[in-house]
Amino acid sequence: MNKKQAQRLADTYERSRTPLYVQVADVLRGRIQEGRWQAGDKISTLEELEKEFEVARVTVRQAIMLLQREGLVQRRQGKGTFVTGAPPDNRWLKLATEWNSLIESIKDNIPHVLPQEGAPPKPRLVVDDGMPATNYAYMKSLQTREGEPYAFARVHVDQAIFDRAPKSFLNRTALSVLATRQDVHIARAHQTFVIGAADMETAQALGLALNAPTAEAHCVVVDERGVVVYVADITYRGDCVRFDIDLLHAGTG
Amino acid sequence: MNKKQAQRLADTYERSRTPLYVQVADVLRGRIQEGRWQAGDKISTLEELEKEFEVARVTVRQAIMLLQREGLVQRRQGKGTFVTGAPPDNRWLKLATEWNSLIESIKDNIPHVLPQEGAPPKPRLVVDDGMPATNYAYMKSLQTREGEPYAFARVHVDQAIFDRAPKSFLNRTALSVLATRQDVHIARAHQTFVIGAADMETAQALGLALNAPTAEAHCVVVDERGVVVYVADITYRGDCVRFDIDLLHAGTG
DNA sequence: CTCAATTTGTTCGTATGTATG
DNA sequence: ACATACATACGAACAAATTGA
Repeated sequence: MNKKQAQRLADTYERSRTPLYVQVADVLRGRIQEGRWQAGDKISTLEELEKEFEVARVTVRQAIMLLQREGLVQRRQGKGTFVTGAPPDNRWLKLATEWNSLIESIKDNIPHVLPQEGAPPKPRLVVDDGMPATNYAYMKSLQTREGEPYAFARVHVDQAIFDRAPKSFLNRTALSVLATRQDVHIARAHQTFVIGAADMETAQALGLALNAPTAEAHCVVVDERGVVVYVADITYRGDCVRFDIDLLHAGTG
Repeated sequence: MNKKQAQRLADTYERSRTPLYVQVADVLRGRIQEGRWQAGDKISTLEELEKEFEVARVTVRQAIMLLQREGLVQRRQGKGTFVTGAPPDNRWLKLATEWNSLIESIKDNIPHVLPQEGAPPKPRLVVDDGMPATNYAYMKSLQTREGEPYAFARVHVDQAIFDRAPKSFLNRTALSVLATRQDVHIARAHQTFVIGAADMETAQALGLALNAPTAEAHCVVVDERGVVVYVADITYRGDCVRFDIDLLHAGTG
């Protein structure tokens, strides 16, 4: 049984190249997070952990020191290592799966517009999406909460529409501006999400590690003429988002 | 500008502890994946990459060697490094956001049941979910595609219901069995998704690196008595899933 | 109070991996 | 290819604090 587990850790090490002590810390942190070890509990001894993960004592200690610096555990010589608290669950951002709730959730958001250097990229479109507009206005912006950025948006808006209210589009989220304008009639709106990894620009913008997990939204809005009036790529921190889906009454959440 | 970027990479290095050459390789792989460098293209020279990432030449070479071993690039002395192919996009699994499409998508799936050692865990429930059943049958299983596992399910089914057709529940996905049984009347079904990281058991089951990004589904089904008859925690490989959401006609996709 | 068992803390030497110039 | 520095990981031994017999 232990042999198996040893091989596991070696395998996963080969697959990730993450230092062993970081991996061990991640596993232990997970056990605290899921409540298997509660505040006040004594966690396994160094010796047990050594055997479980088949790593050296020093490696286990490095892992536990990481957790200690995070304030999750406290170590006491001769007694053991004790859980002092659980990492907070930060999945506060419920991603919307329906138009009205989406607009509702972003209507008061204030985007922090970032400067765009160089030529703006073309919007990522597939033929299915609709007819591209002749020109697009391009904006990069951050969404923040309590000063902390959590989403990085790259938005294309039909230039003709943008020019009618440029200030609105810079002060509010572009989508909520579109939704409230009488001169735009939205016929289709489609969104996809995938799990991605932070590239350099995103990592810098959101204060994440390069390659940290993200949720990548790709949103396309088409008006009644069949013209794509809005294309957005929005990258969310992976550790703050969640989907809540009512399977039987979808569209109300 | 370069100074900024240098600091960026140092920052992200501090945040992740992933070796620099792996991070550089990740960025370059990303550029190939998103099509910025297409098959046949010559990528930046070592010198350009050195300057861009502010790392030593050897570090860049280590990164490119990784990509070469993956079959993404080919190096030719005196000429440069050329893209030979893009990593395939594997987001083939469209996660359902509505009951009928969910059942449709899993009705022909065959779960590979895994042995359960030790006492089965209690289902993770919050008071809101409903009244727990007196007993639950517990099953762990893998979903595979072309022999490769992509999802790891831990399922609780009301023991009373399970006992009426134990074989069905082991040969087919529990949810589709529930959906087709006349003696079960489903009143509510709720699902949440978060982005998680593979723990040891999951990494082993899905052949992932420890801590690799995953999509974690938590699904709760309640019958007309208000009893929770089904609770599932399903962990998907993060690199194969996607959500497709029609915002204006939610519930049809 | 002493002794032994348990548990974390510390140190050494060695080997390998990572990164620089 | 080389010299250098630092991080990671191992195994083993020993030290120090705690507990209970």
